[in-house]
Amino acid sequence: MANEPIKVLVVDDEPNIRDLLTTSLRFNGYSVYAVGNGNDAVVAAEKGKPDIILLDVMLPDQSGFAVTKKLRSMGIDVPVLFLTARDETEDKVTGLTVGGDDYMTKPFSLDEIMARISAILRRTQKVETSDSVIEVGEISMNEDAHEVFVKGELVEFSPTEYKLLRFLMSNANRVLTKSQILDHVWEYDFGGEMGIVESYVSYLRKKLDPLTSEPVIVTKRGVGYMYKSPKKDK
Amino acid sequence: MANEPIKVLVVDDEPNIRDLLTTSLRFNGYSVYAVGNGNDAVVAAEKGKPDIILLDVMLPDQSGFAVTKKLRSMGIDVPVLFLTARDETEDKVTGLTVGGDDYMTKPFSLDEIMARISAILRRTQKVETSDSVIEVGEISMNEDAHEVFVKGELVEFSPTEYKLLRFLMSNANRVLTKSQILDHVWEYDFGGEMGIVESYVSYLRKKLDPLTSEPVIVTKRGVGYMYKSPKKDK
DNA sequence: CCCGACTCTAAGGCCGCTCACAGCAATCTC
DNA sequence: GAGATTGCTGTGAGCGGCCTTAGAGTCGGG
Repeated sequence: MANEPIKVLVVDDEPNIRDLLTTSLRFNGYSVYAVGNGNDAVVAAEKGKPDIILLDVMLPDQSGFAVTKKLRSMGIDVPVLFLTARDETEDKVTGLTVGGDDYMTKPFSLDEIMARISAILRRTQKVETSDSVIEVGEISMNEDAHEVFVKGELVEFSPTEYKLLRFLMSNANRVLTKSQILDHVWEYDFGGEMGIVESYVSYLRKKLDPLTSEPVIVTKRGVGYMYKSPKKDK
Repeated sequence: MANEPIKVLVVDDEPNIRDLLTTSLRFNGYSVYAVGNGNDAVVAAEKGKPDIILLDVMLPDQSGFAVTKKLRSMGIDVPVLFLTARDETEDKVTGLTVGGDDYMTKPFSLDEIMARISAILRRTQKVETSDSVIEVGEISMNEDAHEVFVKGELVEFSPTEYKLLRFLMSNANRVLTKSQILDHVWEYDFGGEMGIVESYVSYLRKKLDPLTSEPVIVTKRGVGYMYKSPKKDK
């Protein structure tokens, strides 16, 4: 697949977030290195030549914006995905989505952040083909338009439903536990119970099953859920 | 697409503006280099042979006009898009647009400046065909005449409405967040809230929906807005 | 100097979304 | 087969995103 692993630089002063991101990114096949402040970020970006930077806006020594500015003035124009607290006024965010850059508010969901990273890399053509369309079995999902087609028919989903379906589809034919789903689809500080996953699986099935020739989401009792496609494995 | 990328020279002494333009232009596929004063501009224009120059009128060492004059006397007649502060009397600028040149007042909106650049390149035939008419679905937009036709019928729009519609149309079938819209359609120093996007979408819909067979601007709740054309995907 | 066009804000109201809960269904254990 | 466990789904409350509209403020033209 990737003969040269894609390099990600994570910049956040909260160790928890840093670990969360680092672990998750590594698991997704990225080469990751993380630092905790702006100065280290500049040095690391210069030496490491990352393909993308996840950059917290609030850093102990300087703002993420300042870091970006410094990098750009050094001729390093790697795309940046900014991380901002939700309550930091949204108008501060103005101007961030100008280039290939994007931003996410904390707390985020892991699946969402992975999707954004893919989107940015796709747009900046760092990664070759990977289309913005996920297609598994009878269902296809257009990431640009946020639209889902079942056998060519458009189906509407709420944001959470959409994220859940995306996560299931991108892990097709692999059982996912409710905990995994909760960790990836919901925000990382979500306090609720796993019953919510059952509810949303139910919502999905109600919309999908009438249209597919056979149920696409199967329950592995005592284990979790799996998106099943008739596609031959191996 | 472009085997020879179009080269843009950016001349502005404010680093913020320079970064903003550089980033945005690069993202739009231009090859960009930027300098901060008039002397460097002359040198860079001579050596780099840009296809267009974005030139601030107020520079630390000399005026943008002087730079242009110098270039023209050297036989370099690359088109120039001047950038002037709004309060600098407009009559100073009069007469600038005689050639292929044009000017914009600061603060500008990114979408607007990209449109102007396209227009200039189109006129000076640096770029082959790219028509001045955007046509998506039942709506067509003539950039030269600033006219919008819905099913052949002319519809009037205010400047902001027009820019918003243009941005939506040129990103048809792709969801745009309110932040993206704000960053591209409104002036870069706009301090207001994103509610204004909602208002203007409402204005557009009020004018468009009675004329189209189905709503053209769809809301993706929790995500953003999308201009939808019935064009077949795939 | 008044009028109209335009931009932007703010407020009210609607409605979809999220989530918890509770009762029912399916499945497992013994 | 009975009880226990796990999963499914309908109901509904609360919230927050979104839409619309009225109105203040600005600018330019007649």
